[in-house]
Amino acid sequence: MGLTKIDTYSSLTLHKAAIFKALGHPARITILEYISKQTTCICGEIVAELPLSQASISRHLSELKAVGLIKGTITGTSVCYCLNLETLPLIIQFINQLHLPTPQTCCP
Amino acid sequence: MGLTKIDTYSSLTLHKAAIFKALGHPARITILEYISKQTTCICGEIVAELPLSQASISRHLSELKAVGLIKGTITGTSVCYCLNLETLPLIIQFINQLHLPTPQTCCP
DNA sequence: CTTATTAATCGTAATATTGCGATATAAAGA
DNA sequence: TCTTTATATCGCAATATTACGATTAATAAG
Repeated sequence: MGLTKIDTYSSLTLHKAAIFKALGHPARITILEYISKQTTCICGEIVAELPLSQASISRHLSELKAVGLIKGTITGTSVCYCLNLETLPLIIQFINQLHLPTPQTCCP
Repeated sequence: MGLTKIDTYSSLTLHKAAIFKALGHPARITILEYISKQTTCICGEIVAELPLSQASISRHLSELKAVGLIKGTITGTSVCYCLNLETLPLIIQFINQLHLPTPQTCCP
């Protein structure tokens, strides 16, 4: 995150920012959409789907998992990932909470 | 964005990622919520509100403007910012488009 | 015209992210 | 047990982000 004055923000603000930051990379957007497209859960097929190394995919998956956007379940030697339903509503809530301007209240 | 293989993603995916990335910083979350809280539009009062320098605030504002999350209007020597209604729906759309798993379709 | 005022931009140092090869870990199968 | 398979983690190099002081640009006020 570069030189961020992290201690000056509320933990809620930091949490929201962390979720959005996790979504702020094309590989992670692609991974998330790929996971959601499958009716059954996914494991390392993502490595075959994206032009990234296994190490990089694993890193992206753990970032998505760290902020609670996906869940992973170990099944034998492979890991099954699926969307985590608990975190997505926070994003909707953030958007809905914003007080949208009308042409009258907005800038001249 | 580090070493990103930017040319391997669709422009739509890159666009979504850019919007989320702009939201992926606590200062920009704070700025966005502050702007939305005012009934009238805001200028450099944000500098007084956040513990960041004028240069840093200006940079954050231009990032939010670059992805279309806010609009700025020059009024004399100051600049009035307000939310841009056109970009927020893209975020809602991204979330809604995700096919959410049920306990049956998800991991064991 | 000169001086404030406001915001954007430049240059730079500190830090974070990204991606990969190599390696480690852990379960499954021979 | 030894090997295969699948995933995570480490270490590194390349690049991006963040923040700030200093400077610039542009309008307003005197």
